[in-house]
Amino acid sequence: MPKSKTGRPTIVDVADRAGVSRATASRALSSYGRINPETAKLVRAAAEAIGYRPNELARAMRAGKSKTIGLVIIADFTNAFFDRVTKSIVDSARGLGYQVLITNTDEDIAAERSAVETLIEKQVDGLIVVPSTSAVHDHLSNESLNGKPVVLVDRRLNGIRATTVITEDFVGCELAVRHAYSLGHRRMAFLVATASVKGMSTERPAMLISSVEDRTNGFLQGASECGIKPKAQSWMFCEDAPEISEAAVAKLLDTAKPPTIIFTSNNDMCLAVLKVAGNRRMIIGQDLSLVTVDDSQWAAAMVPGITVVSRPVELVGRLAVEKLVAQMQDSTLAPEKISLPTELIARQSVANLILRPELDPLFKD
Amino acid sequence: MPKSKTGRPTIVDVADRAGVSRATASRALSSYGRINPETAKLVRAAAEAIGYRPNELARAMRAGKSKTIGLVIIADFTNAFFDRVTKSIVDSARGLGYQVLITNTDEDIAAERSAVETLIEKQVDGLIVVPSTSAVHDHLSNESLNGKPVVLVDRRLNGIRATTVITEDFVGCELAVRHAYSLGHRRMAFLVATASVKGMSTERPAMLISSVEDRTNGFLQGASECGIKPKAQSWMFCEDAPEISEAAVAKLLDTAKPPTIIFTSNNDMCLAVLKVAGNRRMIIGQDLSLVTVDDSQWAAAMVPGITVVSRPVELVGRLAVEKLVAQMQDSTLAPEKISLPTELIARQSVANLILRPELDPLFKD
DNA sequence: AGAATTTGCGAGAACGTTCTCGCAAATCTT
DNA sequence: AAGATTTGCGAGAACGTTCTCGCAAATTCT
Repeated sequence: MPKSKTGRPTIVDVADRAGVSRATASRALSSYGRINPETAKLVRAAAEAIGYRPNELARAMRAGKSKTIGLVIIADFTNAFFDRVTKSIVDSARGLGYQVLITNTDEDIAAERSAVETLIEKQVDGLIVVPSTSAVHDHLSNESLNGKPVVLVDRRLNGIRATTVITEDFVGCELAVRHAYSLGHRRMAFLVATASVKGMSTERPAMLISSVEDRTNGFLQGASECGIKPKAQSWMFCEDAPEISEAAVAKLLDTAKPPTIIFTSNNDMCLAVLKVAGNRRMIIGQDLSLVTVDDSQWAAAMVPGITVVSRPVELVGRLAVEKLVAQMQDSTLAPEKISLPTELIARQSVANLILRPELDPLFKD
Repeated sequence: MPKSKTGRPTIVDVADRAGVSRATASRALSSYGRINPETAKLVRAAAEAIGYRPNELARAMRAGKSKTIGLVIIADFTNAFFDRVTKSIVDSARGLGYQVLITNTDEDIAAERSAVETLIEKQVDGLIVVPSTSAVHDHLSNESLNGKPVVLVDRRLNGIRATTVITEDFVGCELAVRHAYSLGHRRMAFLVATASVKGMSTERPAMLISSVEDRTNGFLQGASECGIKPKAQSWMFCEDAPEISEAAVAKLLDTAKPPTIIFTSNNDMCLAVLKVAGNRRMIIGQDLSLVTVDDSQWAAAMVPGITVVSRPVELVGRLAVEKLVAQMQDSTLAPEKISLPTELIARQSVANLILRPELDPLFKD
């Protein structure tokens, strides 16, 4: 039995066994064109008999479509985003008949460049990208991608015509602050992770990833609406690294008028607060309150449960795939900017200072 | 300027522009065979000028190798395994010049079958599989894979000649029990997640995934070594679903002689314990002790920190890729069974009943 | 200087598909 | 019954590479 180079039987083997030509075999198996139902049956039997499986690479070559989506993502596994959105993307893609080629950038723009390059060389039909910086995006231009559609996820990029799926982090964070205010919190600290800062800084950097920017602005807006004066707000922007973020938390706590609550921009920062508070025997939800962005199993299961701004991560992934596939099928489709609602999930990590004002370390009666 | 079907310039375009033949252009760009250095320079310039990028699909076709690895995994994102091992695999593969096609099975054997099928059709050069069940594996036989190597990860499969990378869960769990014993724990409960059981059962099911089996046996061995009598052990095997596992925890706690400690087989079960304990206002590390398998950021940052059996997940991923690539390059290589050491990380979730015997609910003085 | 070797390059095949085209046989017209 | 149409199928090209082979020109040998 003649086999192909790769060891697998090819359509020629099927054709030979069925006593027909390559063309007829192909017609029978892919059911197109004119073919005698009898012959078709014969061919299918032959294919079955020798265990024929089509070579999708050859198909892709011929068709000019690989039925593959490239995913360029930040495999930052503490972030509770990567894993959920990846799963969602992989599953949704599969449902639409696409496979996913995944690459990781670790927030590095050079890695992102080369990842996009590689995926294009592998002839993916489209890309889903979580861009690592908003500063640079020439590698996502129409030509670099030679017309292949791209969907941006989690982060906006200015000056690029691409469908974007993000979440209403601004609203969520604004709401979070108002929630805390309604429970009596007046001195608030904000801990924001960003790659634009080396170490830590109390100054807001000029450039922030759009999602981080939205969160920052949301916090600010909420604070301003509640009439929290700037001097009652303490801000810290820092690198996303354990030692640094823990030091930043310490800085926030070690002041004459320490905050009653810390809002963190992501789960890494939240864990830093948890750790430092734990070391100092401070009880979350009592001695110190805490709100973060992104829900997770552990945030819900912990005691106290962490109050979070929850984002519809699975939906983000699904929509990204659906929009991408739609554009692959119709390249005239206009790009969309989609922003999905967030939700504040109140748990027990925010103390009620109205009912228990004595929890404020500055409380005197 | 003539462009290919896909819109990108092809090597023919490069050749035309450099005024040479396809063959020469190819030689110049891939640097093989005999070629005049001057011509090579010329060709490279031409390629640069028109922005030529090779079509890896065509290359793969020709070479019979796609430089792609297929990953079949359970995207169970609460398990702290999927995300870390995936990242490790993607990064390691990239380092060796391979891309990763990822598919998710959700522990479903039919999905696994079809995933393997699809990946083979996409002509991956090899597979990394986290098998969803140990009962079936004909889809991983040499013929189904038509000679493509496969590396099994996290779970053994009997009767299959494939390199396997697992961890010493047995030893880790045995150690965990001894650790608890040394801190005075005598009544122990074990909560094991398994798909072999509908709902929950105190009986050990006949068939367990190998890693779960190892953990179960490790717990048993530890208990037996410490002389913990069967009646002082309570066991619960249950489905990996929140409602069920939480009910299972409740069952374990609601007895005349409740355990002082619960050992859980994975993070989902751990979270269930956390949740139920929290609802009952039981404090982990005091009213109830807890040990689980698999470390995570949150287990470390929580108060109290959760004592865990830590597995070298990144190493698992890296070795899986390295072994797979080695076999792809030399198909005569014998399969290896690799078992990597685990480590017990003691934190504060296990109470010291020797120092504080009064923490045992059955303590009387 | 003539023979032997080396060098550089192009023609063409191959990888495994799909699809266009044409042709013969079968079927349908009137 | 003779033309018109339909049906079923095979030959061959194409997708974009790489690689074998042969051939002419350039170089080295004696």
